[in-house]
Amino acid sequence: MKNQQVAEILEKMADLLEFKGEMPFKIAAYRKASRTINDLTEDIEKIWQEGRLAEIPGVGKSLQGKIDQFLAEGKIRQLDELLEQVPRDIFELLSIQNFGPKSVALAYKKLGVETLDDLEKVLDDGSLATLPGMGAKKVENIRKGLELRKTAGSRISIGIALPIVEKVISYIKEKAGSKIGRISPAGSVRRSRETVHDIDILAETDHGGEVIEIFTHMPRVTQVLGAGDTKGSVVLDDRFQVDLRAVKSESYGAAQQYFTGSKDHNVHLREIAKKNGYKINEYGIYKGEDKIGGEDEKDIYRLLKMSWIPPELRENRGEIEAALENALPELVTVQDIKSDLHIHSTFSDGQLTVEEMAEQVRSMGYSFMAFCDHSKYAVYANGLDEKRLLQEILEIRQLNEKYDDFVVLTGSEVDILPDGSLDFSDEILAQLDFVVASIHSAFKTDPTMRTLAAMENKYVDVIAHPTGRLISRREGFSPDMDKVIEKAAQTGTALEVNSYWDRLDLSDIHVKKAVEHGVKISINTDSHNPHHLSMMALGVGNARRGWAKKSDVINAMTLDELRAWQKRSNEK
DNA sequence: GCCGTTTTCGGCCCGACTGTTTTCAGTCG
Repeated sequence: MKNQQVAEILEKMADLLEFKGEMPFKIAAYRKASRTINDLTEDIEKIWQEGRLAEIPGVGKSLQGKIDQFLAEGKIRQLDELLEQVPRDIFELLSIQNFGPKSVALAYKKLGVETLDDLEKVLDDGSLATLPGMGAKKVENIRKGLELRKTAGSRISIGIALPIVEKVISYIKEKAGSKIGRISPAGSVRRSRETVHDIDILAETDHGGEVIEIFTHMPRVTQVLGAGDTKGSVVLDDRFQVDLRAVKSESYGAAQQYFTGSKDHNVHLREIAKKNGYKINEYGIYKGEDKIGGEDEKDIYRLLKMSWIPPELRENRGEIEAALENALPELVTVQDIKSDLHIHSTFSDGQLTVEEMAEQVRSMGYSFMAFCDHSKYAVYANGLDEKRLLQEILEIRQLNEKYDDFVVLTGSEVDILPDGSLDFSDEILAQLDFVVASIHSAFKTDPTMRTLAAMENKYVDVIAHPTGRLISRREGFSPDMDKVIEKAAQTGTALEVNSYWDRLDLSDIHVKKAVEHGVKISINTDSHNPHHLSMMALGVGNARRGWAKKSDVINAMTLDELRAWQKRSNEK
């Protein structure tokens, strides 16, 4: 899949054109096409080979030509030409807050600023401040932007962001008391994106200035980027940017809609509003001069004659069209989840014994679970050989006698070996209630073939963390997901959404593609200690972003339904 | 650069904030 590469290249071209001062709408066209291609569930190379590039919304004659060039020759001539006319570190420079394309161009032209080091120099020696339009404050803001980039450059994982959101909200609630009403996350946190750039929080209040004051004086604030009556912006621990917006009750819903985004979703929504004689902004929805809604977010969608759209879907990936036809999927919810089917114990590398961990899982309110400890090939994870696996089975059977409201399934996270075979024989696997299979080694040794081979086994219920990515650390082993999904559909194997914050594997796009092909999803926490169990919400958020319905998710099944679904049940 | 049940040309979402401005450009979300 070269979708991401094509998207990145178009985004880069947009940056370069912006630097060169091209028409804003032209630049927007590149960015829009970039995002559309990044979000496609179909392989762009396949679309290209079949001559269907023109079918991609936002891709016209000119962009078709460029994409064609990239896929045929591996590069775009115009991009190479553009790169010769700009500062060496153009993309890094443009990523600095308060240092936009006009300022970068000015610094480049007048002072020869090509790199981040160059920028630091002209900040320090005062030469940047001598340029036209560069006053002391502006220069200072650029310096702040540069510093922020050093410490807070990369995106924040959702699993890191959510606890911060909770802490900030409870702090403000405590200090502001009755001065605030509703308060909630907005932005990409509310949309449950796997990583976020900054953290947006919205508060309902008539005392904006005071609430912002409380916010900017929180503990752990290391920098105040801005503070007014409606907006405050701070950096926590030199790392996390958090924005708080304070709005009045009558606009809370409109502000929630507006600040939740995504930008593309909002743009499309406002286009539709405009066509129908409405106007939407962060204060409300208007018909002519009259404000006709905005206190509740649902007002806006209702007045535009569409269903309310869950935040996780708001990426302009077809959700608005679906909402207009009242055809949005009924997304899986945390309440639908009846089991966690990938849990570790001290038999392999978990921190609690089978009994202790089972108690913790039971306290989550589920009706059943499966222990899937590592198999012997995973030596580093204290993987079980056949003998110890049989011990674990025995221990779980004894444990089950204690419960009448909870069932513990025996299972394994069996390694898919470099040759595509499994780490346990069928005779062993047949004794287990549930099997997840996964790759933990030799990432470069044909991961696609190995995954496909594993799915052919009738005892393999789920492929765990199918791409092996770690969001903050590595890309994963990039199996051909088209083939994996096809085989999963054909064999009736489920694909996992691993809920651990650094995995979230499958990604949202892959989930969407899988459910489009009728593949079942298994949302598991892969918990190694009780703290991991609450990450189920992240996995469910990711599945929702992939348009997964309750009926797509095997963890929403009852135990009887799960047993009926398993491949081994269908063999006579 | 894209797009069209008003248009093949002339539109393209909307607003806030900041700073350096004498009426507005740049940046951001």
